[in-house]
Amino acid sequence: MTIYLRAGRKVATMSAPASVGRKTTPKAERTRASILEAAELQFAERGFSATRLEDVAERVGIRRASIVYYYRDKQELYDAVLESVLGGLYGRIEPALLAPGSVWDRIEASISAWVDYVGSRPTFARLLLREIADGKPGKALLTHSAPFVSLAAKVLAESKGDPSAPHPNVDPAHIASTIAGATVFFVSAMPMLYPALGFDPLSRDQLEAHRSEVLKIARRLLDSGGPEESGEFA
Amino acid sequence: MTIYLRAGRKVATMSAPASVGRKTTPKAERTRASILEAAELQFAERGFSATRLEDVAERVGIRRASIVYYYRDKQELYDAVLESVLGGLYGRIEPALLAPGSVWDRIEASISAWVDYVGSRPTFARLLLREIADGKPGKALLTHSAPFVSLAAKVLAESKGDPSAPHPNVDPAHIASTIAGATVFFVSAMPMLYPALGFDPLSRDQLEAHRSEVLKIARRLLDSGGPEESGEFA
DNA sequence: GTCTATAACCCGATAGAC
DNA sequence: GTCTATCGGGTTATAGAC
Repeated sequence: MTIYLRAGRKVATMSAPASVGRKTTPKAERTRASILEAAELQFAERGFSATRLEDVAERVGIRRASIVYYYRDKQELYDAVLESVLGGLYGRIEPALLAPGSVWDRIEASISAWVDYVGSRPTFARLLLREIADGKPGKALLTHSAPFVSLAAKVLAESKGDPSAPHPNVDPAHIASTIAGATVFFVSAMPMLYPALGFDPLSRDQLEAHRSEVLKIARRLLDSGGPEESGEFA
Repeated sequence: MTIYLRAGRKVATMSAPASVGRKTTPKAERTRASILEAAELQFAERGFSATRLEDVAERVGIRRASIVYYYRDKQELYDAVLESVLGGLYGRIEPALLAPGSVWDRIEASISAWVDYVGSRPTFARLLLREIADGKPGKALLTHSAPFVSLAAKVLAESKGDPSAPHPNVDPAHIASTIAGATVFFVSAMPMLYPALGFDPLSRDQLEAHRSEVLKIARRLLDSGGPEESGEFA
């Protein structure tokens, strides 16, 4: 009777939550938020298929079955987590990149915002790592990254006629990928390289050091033929 | 579904049981290698808990139960994959870094070897991404990375008294992490950013471009206080 | 809203035939 | 060496009481 369809899921990015149409009480909203938060931790730590809804429920302090009152199934919960995390990032990048000021300054500000965000939301790095790792043609990350690329396209087009704007001879996507990989690895891989627990990339000092490194790299990549360069590497 | 009726084939085999000595037949070694290869693909693509031994077996052309003849369980198979992949990397990095020549040249050669390796073994990037993502105190990646860190320590100690050697004011591990993240993201994330399938980071041109970028970055990071710098970012 | 109970069912592991 | 068959743990999703 029940048909078990494993591949037939539709893209759930904008799909209505399980509780749609219900009157939402403050308490319900709180529970929903708790579930989302617990799921974020769990998915980041173990990945999609290794996290058990049981653990998420336990963290919240409810029973597994209660989760489906808020989220239809595991996949929808995961999608909600992804949207929350990526949406949070966009909410920081967009204003930095669209603020008044020179293109150059805005790019630096958005890179700085990126570092801050990764540093302030420890789950993010791992979630992104996993999403990249199982990136496939039809995957959700692609949808979620669309706003970022169109944002980048916008700034790129705008700086076309601006002589003072960066004019990289490298693909901007390549630059973004490099920076993203560098800070995500910094945050996630470094603690592992130091078996002694003395290293915390999320500490203020370490994060500042990384921010400055990344900004240096970005400057070079963005303007590899610019006046500050000796040109010997070009 | 598959019917087992190939009994006539085994008349000529003089196969010795696995329990007798360490002597292994060529055929067994081939099967073992096939399993390892199939597992590498599958683990890279889906991660540990999402890959089914069934799929590995199917790719090899055998039945699930036959896998355990070679690998006790799923975890042992995964460990073998990790060792193979990380061992392969070490086999390329070590000679490059220990070759005759200046420290500087050897570092560049090993970075170049790194890029080549990631480019030539498409499973590697994803496997590493996943390992970093679920890095935990007791995880295997730590063990496997030990040779790399002691190798780095060796070169580092050696260059201590060499004035012509790099003298970064950044943690070398930070540099390594940055480079690793950058190329792994380049290989894995870029194809996703380009929904049109036109982008292949593993193509010769793209890989060369990336190598040159990474080398530039490494030069800056390795010698950020050096004579070539204006010092304004220090 | 949250719970208990249970159905449905993958999947890894084992036993043993050939 | 590779197979068939089966067992059993573990997890998702559902039904329905409170």
